[in-house]
Amino acid sequence: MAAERSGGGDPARTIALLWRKPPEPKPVGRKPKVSVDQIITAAIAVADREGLGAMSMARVAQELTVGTMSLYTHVPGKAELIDLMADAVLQERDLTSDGTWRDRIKHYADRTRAVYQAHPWMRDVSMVRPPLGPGLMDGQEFVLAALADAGLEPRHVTTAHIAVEGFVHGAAASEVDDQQLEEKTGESGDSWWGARQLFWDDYFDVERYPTMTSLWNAGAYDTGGTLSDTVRDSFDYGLEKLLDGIEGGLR
Amino acid sequence: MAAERSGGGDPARTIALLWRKPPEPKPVGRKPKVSVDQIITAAIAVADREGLGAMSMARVAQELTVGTMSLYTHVPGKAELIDLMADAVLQERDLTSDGTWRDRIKHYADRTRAVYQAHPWMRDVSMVRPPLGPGLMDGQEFVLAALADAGLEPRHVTTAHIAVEGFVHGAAASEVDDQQLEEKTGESGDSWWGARQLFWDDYFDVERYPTMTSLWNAGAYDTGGTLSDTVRDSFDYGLEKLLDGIEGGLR
DNA sequence: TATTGTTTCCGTATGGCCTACGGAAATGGG
DNA sequence: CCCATTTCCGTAGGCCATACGGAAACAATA
Repeated sequence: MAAERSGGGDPARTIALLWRKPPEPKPVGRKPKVSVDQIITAAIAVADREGLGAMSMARVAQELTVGTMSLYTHVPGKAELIDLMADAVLQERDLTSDGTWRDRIKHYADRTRAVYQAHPWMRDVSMVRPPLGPGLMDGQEFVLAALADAGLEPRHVTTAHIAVEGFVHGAAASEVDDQQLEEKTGESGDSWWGARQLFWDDYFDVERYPTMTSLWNAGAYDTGGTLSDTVRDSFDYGLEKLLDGIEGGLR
Repeated sequence: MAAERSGGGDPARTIALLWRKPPEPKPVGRKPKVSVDQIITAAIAVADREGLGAMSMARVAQELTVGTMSLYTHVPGKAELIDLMADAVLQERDLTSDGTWRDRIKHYADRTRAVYQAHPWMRDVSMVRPPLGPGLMDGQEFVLAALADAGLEPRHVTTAHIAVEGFVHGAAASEVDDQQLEEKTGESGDSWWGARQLFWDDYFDVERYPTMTSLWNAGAYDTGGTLSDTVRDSFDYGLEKLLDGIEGGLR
């Protein structure tokens, strides 16, 4: 299921961690073997390599050659750790403001897509109650600024913002799903579809699905490229059309 | 993480189950206590009430007052059961073909949204390697037919199809995330944001986020409605603009 | 009725997960 | 040296999927 995220924990503690508010100095007491940043880095490394499902507290502790329970001294729990991981990778986008508002939104989409590519486990992190850290906030500011520059009314800026964010994150997530499955199952998307050839042979009903049949006969599915290419092209097309629509609403 | 789905299992077995190919009659042997349909129904009931995370084989078996391992006689494993659940709820859409192509796409979006509302765990089911059952296939045919009627070239129909499907499923998933979290954590979205008021008080940097600040001052965030309303309006807007863009590309 | 072949039912066991609890170990100051 | 403080971490409880193999139910046959 979607990985649970900062649920019961104290919001103030989580937000302080997200913004790396330094804890008041501790002059006495045992020296820490690990830092919050080390934990986040190790957790991201594990999730990158083995998926979010494999990112257990025990596994991260092992990575740092530390006892499992030591992590809980630095991080409230697994849900909060995932928040920290997500905000950290969103910061990698490093957004630069050049060009028209459309260029900037496409830049945002590309950078966000790159984050998902590099960290496929982001697919499993819900962005509905997002980690309110710098990575997320900087991205929001960037998109809002672009939309405001486009000339939308303030009220429409916020509406369009949610639509664009939804499209971008959704597209990036879908695109990455395939790779994630590939890593987990060791089977590529193309091979997966190949193994289901028997569906088309034995179950596909030409009369029930006339449009699919005629599209097939018209060669609409002879793309030449891989599945991933097709999906990426489709999302580029979709974003373009969404921006066309937003732009058209201005006139 | 995203719930794993039909991975290693025999595709032929899964597809036969999806299309309810009746097993050859077994004249002899012990009578089954449960059927595949009963298992699917019980699993959906559990997931509806308690989330996909709580939908364990043991929990479903308990629901049916049957031993856990009995389920494995009828269903290859948990991944395949999730495929069967997903296709079953997609069949609930019951799509009717009236109106313009735009009306039909919006109808599709509404019905799909309703499925996610009724079965929030769908958020966690990846649609990249979808269950090739009647629920999914009927939906695809429906959208493809609408786009073909719009007058798109065959090659553009398939591209637009992926974009629209991505938007609709992505939007429905986002929209539902909130409710899912609400059930799981017992905290509403509005209350969640309220508990993070301290973020705006203590961490929000007006100079770093000028656009957000000015939008706030312009009253763009005084929506009046609940969070869910805002999100739904945004996705209606986004779909409308996406269709505008697709339509505009025809001229 | 007793036997046999077939099918379903399901108890057990393995190896994983998160994290509450509380004691052990380390550290700097008096 | 002692002690307050802080971090480290072993244990334990209660979840999960599913491989394995024997027990139980049933129809046909003898």
